[in-house]
Amino acid sequence: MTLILDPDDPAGWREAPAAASGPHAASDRLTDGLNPQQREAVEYRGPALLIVAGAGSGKTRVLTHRIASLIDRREAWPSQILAITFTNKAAAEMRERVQALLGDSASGMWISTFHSACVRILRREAEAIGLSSTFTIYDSADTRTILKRIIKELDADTMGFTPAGAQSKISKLKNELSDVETYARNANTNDPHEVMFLEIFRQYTRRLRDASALDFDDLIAETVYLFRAFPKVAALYQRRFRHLLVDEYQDTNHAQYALIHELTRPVDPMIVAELDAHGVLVQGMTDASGAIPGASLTVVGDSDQSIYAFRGADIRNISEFERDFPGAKVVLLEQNYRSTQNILSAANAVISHNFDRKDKKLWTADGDGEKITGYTGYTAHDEAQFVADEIEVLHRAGVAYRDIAVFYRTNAQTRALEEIFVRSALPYRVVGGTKFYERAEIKDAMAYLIAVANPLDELALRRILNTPKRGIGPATETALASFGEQNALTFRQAMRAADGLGLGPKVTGAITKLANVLDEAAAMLVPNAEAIAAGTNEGAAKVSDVLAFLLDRSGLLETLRNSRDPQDETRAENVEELLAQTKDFDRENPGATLVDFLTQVSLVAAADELDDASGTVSLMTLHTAKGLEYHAVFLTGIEEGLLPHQMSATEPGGPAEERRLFYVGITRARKRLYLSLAMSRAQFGEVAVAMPSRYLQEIPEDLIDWKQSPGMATSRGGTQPRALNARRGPGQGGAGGGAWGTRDRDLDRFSVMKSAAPKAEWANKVTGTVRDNGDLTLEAGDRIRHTDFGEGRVMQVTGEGTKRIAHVAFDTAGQKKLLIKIAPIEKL
DNA sequence: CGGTGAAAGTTTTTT
DNA sequence: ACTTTCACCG
Repeated sequence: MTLILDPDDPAGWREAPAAASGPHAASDRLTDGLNPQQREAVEYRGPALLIVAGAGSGKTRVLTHRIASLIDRREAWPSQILAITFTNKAAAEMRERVQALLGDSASGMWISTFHSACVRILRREAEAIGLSSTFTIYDSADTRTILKRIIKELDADTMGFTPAGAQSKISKLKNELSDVETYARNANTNDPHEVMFLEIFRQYTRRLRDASALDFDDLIAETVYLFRAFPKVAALYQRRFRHLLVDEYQDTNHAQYALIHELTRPVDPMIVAELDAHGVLVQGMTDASGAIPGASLTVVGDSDQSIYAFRGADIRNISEFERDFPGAKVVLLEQNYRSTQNILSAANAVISHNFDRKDKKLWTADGDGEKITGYTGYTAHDEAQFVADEIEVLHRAGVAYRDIAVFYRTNAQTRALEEIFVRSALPYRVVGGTKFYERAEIKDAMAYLIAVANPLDELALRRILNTPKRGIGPATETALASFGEQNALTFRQAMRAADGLGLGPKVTGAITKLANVLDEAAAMLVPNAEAIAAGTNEGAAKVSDVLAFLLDRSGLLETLRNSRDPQDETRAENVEELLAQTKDFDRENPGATLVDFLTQVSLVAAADELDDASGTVSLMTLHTAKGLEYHAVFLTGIEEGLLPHQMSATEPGGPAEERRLFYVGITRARKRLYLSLAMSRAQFGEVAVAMPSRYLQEIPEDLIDWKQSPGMATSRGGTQPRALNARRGPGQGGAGGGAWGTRDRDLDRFSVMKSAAPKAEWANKVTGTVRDNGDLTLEAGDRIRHTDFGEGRVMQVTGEGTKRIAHVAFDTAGQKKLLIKIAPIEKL
């Protein structure tokens, strides 16, 4: 019998399993079915490993098998593993897969995003850096609100400062690990603009500190500062995590890179001795010199999928990995197990136009598959109708809605898609976009919870001060703030002392009442004495009980329910939904605290809300789509100005990054890929002419089957199919001067067409029209007329009440499903 | 202090 | 086109 010590297992000692299921049998099980490169990536052992994993090359499989093999062969305890993923959902999935491979709970592993891991470390070590362990995490909107106030107070807007501008500059600096003081040292004090920015940055930093709050960028940067300033604290984590694995390494920024370096640093013999003296187990972990060697580092990434430069991601982190970590092993995964060869060929062709990259070609052994389908609509609605129709065709052919996704470059593009999807009775879900937690009423309810959890958070307090309306206006708010300042009180303390402010009795009463409600809620959260001693949360009220109490006593829910604004009904429902979510949280996380709940909410990513079980089509941005895959993928709005986006044109490396975005989108598809665009697109209410994206020309002509090519769509009557990549004549074939010639020329062509074509020529375009049909009843056999599709016969009616759906065979437009309640139809 | 109407800005991607 | 913010009056 072998006993192996897990230094961080609370039980201390564990019995190692008998040899029968020991290392050898396990290693076979964990590498069976892997290709030689994948196997090498699982089995290599050394200080640094870079896995260059093309899209769909099985990198998640390699990562999970690598972790499982480390644990299974007794090379590491679960608690010695730190794996960083891009989303919480990916983390949960990875944990599940590792546990399935091990057939055992692998608790103690840290598998999380950079942000979650840092929050966990920071809450634990908060005191060291003078932060409350209940610190609030500010999102972009919170950050903007604060900057807006600062800019207004400093009159900085007259110098051209905007909250958004300052926000992005501060974020960039923090991602480069430059704090206010570092910035101040290098600032040019002769430049009034720079002096003003410094002042904004200073005040911003001070306000967050006063509120015991951190923004997203601080989470990473503060952890790095913590480790640098307190080597002994760092040593605890350096000693604990023996294996660090980082996914999506191409999208790490400088701060994250620095964090990885801190975590993989060896522990100096002197500090090892100190740890030993403090009873931290170091025995058997040191090398000959008495140091604990640095943790092994595995990074996985694909520079062709780097799409977060705007967030500070530095592609050099991956391209220069071998220089950063001399002696690093590099494994290349090029065989694709996801897509058909046609899809891969298109992806390869597009990405090969990015220069300055290592050549890498995805290939599959699974055959060409079907051609890519292309479509050019007249308008965004026309394009959306194409997408809806094709989804129905797929669905009738047996493809589940959940296996279909629609991608787009900007969130604004969802509008036309949603309008058509609703009308077509197509079940869909928008992933990300205006998130649930960003709704005003949810932020209000959350602010109550935050104010209870972190009494220092002035932003949350000010938010709820007059929500719901209780007669506390801006004047009173300012009075409270200055009263607090004069008497060295926090805003919350000032509220408690409102009696001495000499305000009107009504206002004073309202403030005192709110302060009491918050105090009472805070009291509910205190665990009982024994629990405090034991460090548990026993006796504290559940999150849902606290929220229910706050909603009731503040009157927030009641006000929404009694309002005569019809939208408030939905808002009340949303708040009730939040309450239901806290109940779920309490059930799923017994013993978890309010702060745990707030942390989880702060760090949910768009991709985290994906519900695999839902039978709906998923709509999302190309950024959100990273790391996902679907049977069928629709890439919409493949137009100049949208993809590549207008805003990227001036940024260095912009067009190349946009191309990678396109590449990411293409490679999400397993079997079917659809590319679509519109000839005109509404922006700011104005309709503008749109042009096919330059990236479309980069796909070999024979891979795309155009249902309606850009050439066909240019003239209404001219159905002359013109091949997309056809050369138009001599002198047009040069690099960059492809099928559409120069941009100006095309603009001319379109504008001529537009003025020459009267409105009637666009008659067949699909609009987003809806109408309220009341309780119009239809039955099979009825003939109807549709604004966009003309006349047709009802074949079948399904569904109930407002969700009744007519299945109609149109005389010319084909078969469609329509939501009877709102479709623009009339019975003939 | 709160409600109404005008005015302005909005749309690049996100933890 | 649509939402959010500002200015003024009751």
